[in-house]
Amino acid sequence: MVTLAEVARHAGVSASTVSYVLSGKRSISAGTRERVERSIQELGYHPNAGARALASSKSNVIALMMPLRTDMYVPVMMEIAVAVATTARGHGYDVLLLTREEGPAAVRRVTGSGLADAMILMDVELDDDRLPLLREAPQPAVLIGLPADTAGLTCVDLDFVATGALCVEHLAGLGHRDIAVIGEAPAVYERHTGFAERTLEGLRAKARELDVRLLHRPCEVGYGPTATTLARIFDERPGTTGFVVQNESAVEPLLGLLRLRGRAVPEDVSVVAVCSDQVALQASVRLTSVSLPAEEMGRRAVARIVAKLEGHGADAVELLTPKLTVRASSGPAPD
Amino acid sequence: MVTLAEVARHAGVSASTVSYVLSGKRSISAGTRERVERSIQELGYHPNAGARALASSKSNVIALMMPLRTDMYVPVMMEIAVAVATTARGHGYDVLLLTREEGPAAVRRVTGSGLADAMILMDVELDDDRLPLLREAPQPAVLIGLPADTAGLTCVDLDFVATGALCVEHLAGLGHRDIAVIGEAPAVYERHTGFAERTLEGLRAKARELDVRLLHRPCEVGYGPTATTLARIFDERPGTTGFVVQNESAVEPLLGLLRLRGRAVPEDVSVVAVCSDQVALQASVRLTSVSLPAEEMGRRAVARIVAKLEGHGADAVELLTPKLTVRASSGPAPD
DNA sequence: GCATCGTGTCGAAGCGCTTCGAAGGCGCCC
DNA sequence: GGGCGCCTTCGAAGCGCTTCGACACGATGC
Repeated sequence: MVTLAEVARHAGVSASTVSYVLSGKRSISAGTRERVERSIQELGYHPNAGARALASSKSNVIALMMPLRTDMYVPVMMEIAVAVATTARGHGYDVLLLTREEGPAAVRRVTGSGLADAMILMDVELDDDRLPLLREAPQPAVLIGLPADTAGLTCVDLDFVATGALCVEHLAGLGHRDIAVIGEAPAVYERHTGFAERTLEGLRAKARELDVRLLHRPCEVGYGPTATTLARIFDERPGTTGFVVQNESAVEPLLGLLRLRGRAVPEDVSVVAVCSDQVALQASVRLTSVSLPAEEMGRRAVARIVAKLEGHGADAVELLTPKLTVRASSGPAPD
Repeated sequence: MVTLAEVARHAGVSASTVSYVLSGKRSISAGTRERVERSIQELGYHPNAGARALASSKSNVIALMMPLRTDMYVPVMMEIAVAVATTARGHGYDVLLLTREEGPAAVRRVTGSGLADAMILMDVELDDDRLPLLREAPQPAVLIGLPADTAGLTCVDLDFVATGALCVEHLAGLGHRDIAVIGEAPAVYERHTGFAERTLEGLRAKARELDVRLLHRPCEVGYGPTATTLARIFDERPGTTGFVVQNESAVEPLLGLLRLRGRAVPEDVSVVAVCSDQVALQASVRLTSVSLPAEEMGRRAVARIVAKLEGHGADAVELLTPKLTVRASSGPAPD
């Protein structure tokens, strides 16, 4: 391995000069700079990450804590991760992958060891067990999601309350009076995942306001469970004409099942999904949907982290405004 | 931040003693060990990662280079990542997430800077541009996937040639003479992704051997493209009774489309998929499938890397034997 | 009783980099 | 022409840890 010292010797300057060329923290004459840069090229020098971290107490790494569950739609998580990794790289940071399952221990490890300069946490629960540690950690953190108590935290999330309201508003506006919600898996509610509960809250509040009947049913991932859930819904409320699908993986099964029951979309039944645009466009019916801006959330989270690391940027809760796009799966309620 | 020196002072021993308690590399009397451990607890000490890396030239980090594409089924990638992260943690390693898109530059960065002790690469192309760097890197690497030339490399992958053969064999054994393959997106073939081409090779070889007609059609992700592909297939080969689905995301659309055309599965048409067991079980028909052992591949890759890092374990290509599970989507060909 | 050995502990020397204070050389002003 | 200040560069002191050689001490062998 080539070291700074070797580059310095090769270029005929001192080690500190090479360091300053690299960091740009002091002015270096054009001539010297060029000489040093040429030496770096010729020797194929790469600064040693460990040494750098030790000397500067900065690792240039951002930790990303990600859920590795399969009861929530994976591609969205993936898309966020992609955006985080790509954006972080653009700012000169690498990304350390932590599993949500490791819980607070991982937070302690990272904050204690200086492995990373900052953390981004996903899959936030309302009363998340990682929050206490986070609040007193020396490193900044950003949550993608919204816990119950956001004091002293920075969060980025879609406004899921507004999202729920938007869905009901759209369907009610089309004349639907009986709306069913195909929700997330029961386990998602049991652990009080913020986005699931908030969406429900928004749905219910708006339904009450517009005097629409709302039936919410959790739904496991898979065709079979979707079929069961749908059967129960039509059993309890045969007059249901509007569906809100919160669980992306239920979208295609639902459409297939409706076809099987002879219910045309959108003539007999309207469907609104909360999902990524990709899913909405690739489904068998082009879906009216509120899009899940996964990529944007990842980007914003990194932007906030970087701002904090650079000294500007205070704690804040940033809720993205949901946008509903009307496509081919929703229309006026039948008489 | 608490340092080693402070722990040493607190416990009334020298710094090196604390270090040896931590690493276990020299014997320490029970009494001293306990005293030191208590001090560590009380002070809440965590070794500094950078300092450790610098002194030992080991970072205890494994880099994982992952594709962030959306033209391949994402959950599988995710499942591999999960397995890698979890297994690595079990061995005391953290995982650094690199994007496939960064290409050779990322490899150079990691190997040059000592950011990671080893690398695991996914989404391997037959003539992958990262390989030359890898072969001369000081750090060990493991590929999940199989390039054309494996000299000097360690690879873990499903035996996709055998996988393809197995699918054809199963269908041919049931009497199907006209088999269609719903393949990956065209881009996947264009960049010569190993697994796609090898599967095809296996399919074709076995079809030739068993004198079965095989039609292969690439297929973009989504319901629409699947419909188009299916239409083309029935157009060109109306007598098709067997389907091999290589592209997991085409599974549910295909089943729906067949239903729509009035082709019963498995009475009129048999379907064999290459996919994770989860997908096979959650589909609207329980699928006969060759399972994609994502989790096992991740685990094995880490096992090999750790073995290499510990000194044992030579270069090798490890191909997992595919297993076909018969479920409800395949049956005897109609007369 | 002396040499021998092993066990447990310490001190010191780095690992490769950043960063601070200082110094050399130059032009410029009064 | 001496002093001042600026620009550029250097040297040295760490950052917190690992690791090697050395040392002290008690146990063992003859």
